[in-house]
Amino acid sequence: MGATVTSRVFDLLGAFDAGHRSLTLSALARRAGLPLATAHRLVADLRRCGALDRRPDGEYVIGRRLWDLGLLAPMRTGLRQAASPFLHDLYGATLATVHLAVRDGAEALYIDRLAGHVSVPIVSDVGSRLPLHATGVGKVLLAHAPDDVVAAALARLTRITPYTVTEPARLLAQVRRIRAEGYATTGEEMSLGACSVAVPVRGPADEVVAALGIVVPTLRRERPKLVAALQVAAQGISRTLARS
Amino acid sequence: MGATVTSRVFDLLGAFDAGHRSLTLSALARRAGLPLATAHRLVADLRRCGALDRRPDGEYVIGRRLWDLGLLAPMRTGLRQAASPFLHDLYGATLATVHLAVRDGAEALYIDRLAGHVSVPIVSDVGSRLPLHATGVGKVLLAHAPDDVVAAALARLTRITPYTVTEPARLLAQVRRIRAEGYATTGEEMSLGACSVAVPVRGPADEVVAALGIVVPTLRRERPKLVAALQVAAQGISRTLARS
DNA sequence: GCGCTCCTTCCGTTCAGCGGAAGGCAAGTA
DNA sequence: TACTTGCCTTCCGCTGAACGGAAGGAGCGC
Repeated sequence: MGATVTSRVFDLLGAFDAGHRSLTLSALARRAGLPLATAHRLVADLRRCGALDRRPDGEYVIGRRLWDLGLLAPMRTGLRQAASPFLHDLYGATLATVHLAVRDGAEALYIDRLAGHVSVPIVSDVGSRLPLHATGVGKVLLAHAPDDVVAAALARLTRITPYTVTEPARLLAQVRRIRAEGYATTGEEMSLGACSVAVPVRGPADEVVAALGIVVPTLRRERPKLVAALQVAAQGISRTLARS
Repeated sequence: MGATVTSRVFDLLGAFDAGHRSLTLSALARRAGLPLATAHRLVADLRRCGALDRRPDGEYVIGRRLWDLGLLAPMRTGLRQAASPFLHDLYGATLATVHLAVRDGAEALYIDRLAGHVSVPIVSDVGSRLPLHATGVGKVLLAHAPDDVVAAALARLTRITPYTVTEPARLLAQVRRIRAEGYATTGEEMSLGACSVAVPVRGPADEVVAALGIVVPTLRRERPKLVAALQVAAQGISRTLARS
C-alpha cells in the first residue's frame, strides 16, 4: 500500500464509524494504524481544515466541513428527491418507519429513512449498511440482484436473531417467491420485535433501482394493506423518476 | 497559509459547492488554485480512497466515502432525530415544505427539510446556508441571537428580491416583534412566490436552539392556524429533547 | 511516591510530494 | 490537411514537508 498523505488522512477518518463517532487521539491512531506522533500532526491539520472537531472533553469528532461535503455527493440525489414525498405519504398512511435503500455490492445501503414517534427497535439509519438476507428491503434487492451477488450472499448467511434465515435453500425459495409476488417480508430476522414489508422501486427501463420498505411491530393481517400502500408509493416514485 | 498536503486536499474538495457538484480536472485545479499536475495526482489519490468518483463523462464528483463520513458528523443528530417525527406531523397538517435550521455564525444552516409533492420555488436544501434577514427561520434565529450578531447582520442587508427588507430600522422593529409575539413571517423576501412562517425551538434551559419554519405560496388568513401548528410542533420537539 | 495512559513537542533524516515541461487526444476552425 | 485550443496524462530531478522515535509534561488512581 502506498503511504501517501492522502491515504493516511482517510485511514484516520476511517477510524470513525457508526459505533465510534468520537475518539481520543490515541484511539484514533491505534485504529488507523499510525504512530501517535503522525496521527497527532495529521489530526491538527484536519482540525485546521474543519474536517475534525475537538469536543470540550478532548475527543475528536467528524467536523462540519465533512458534513457539508458529504451532502454534495450525488448519492442518488434524484432518487431521494423523487421518493421524499412518497415516503411521507407512506408514513402518513401507516405510521410505520419507512426506509429507502439501494444495493451497494453485497449490502443494502439505506439512503433515506423516516421514523415516527413510537418506533419499533430498529438498527438502520441513513448511511448504514445491512446484510441483504435479513431485512425486507435487503431481500427485495437480493431478489433482483445479478446471479453472482445472490450466490455470494447465499454462501454466508450470518445469524442475527433466532429467526434469521440461514439455510441457503430456504432463502433461495424466498427469493423466488419475492420475484413472483413482487414483495418481501421479514419477521424479527434482523431485530426482535420488528417485522417488515418491502417492494422494489423500478426505473425507466423497468430495472430495480431501489427498495422501499416499512417496519412494523407485527404483520398480523395488515399485510395486504401494507403491500398495497407500498406498491402505490413505489409506482409513484417510478413515475416521478421517469419525468426528469 | 501552510502548504500541507492535507490543506491542499481540502482546497480541492472545497472547489465543490452546491452550484458545482461535478467538475473537470482543470476546473478543479483552477478553483482550488493548484497546478494542474498537482491536482491530477491528488485527485488520483482521492479517487483511490473513494473520496472522489469519476463519472462516465469524465467529470469528478464527491464520492461515497465522504457521504458516509459526513453522516457520522454530530450535526445536531439529537436535534434532528427529536424533530423528525414532528416535521412529518407538520407536513401532514399543512402539506407545506417544512424546514429545521440552526444559526451558524451569521447564517441560517438548514439541517433538515421536508418537501411535499407540489412545492413553492424554494432555494434551501439540507446543508445550505442562507442569510438571517430574508427567511422565516433566519429571522427567528436572528431575533434570538447575541447582540453582536444582530448588529453584524443589520450592517449588511443584501437585497435578494424586491421585497427583501434592507432597512436596518425596519428589520430591527421586526426582530422586536418576533421576540414579543414568538413567531416570524416573510413575504417573498427570499424567493418570489414563497412566503414563510417560523417559530423558535427551545432547549432545556429555554434557550433557542433552532428554528422551525414552513413555506407556503401565500399567507392569506391561514397565518394563525400555521403559527399554532408550528408552536405545537416546536413544543413537542422541546419536550422530546428534554428527556434524552 | 510510583505506575499508568494520555497528549504534546522536538529534531535529524529521507523520501514523498512537487510542478514545469512535454506529449497525446479530441473538437472546433480555416 | 494544417493550426489552434482545450483537455488529460506522464515524466523526472529537486527539495522541503512529512516522518516517527524519543523525551517531556499533565492528569489520575493506588
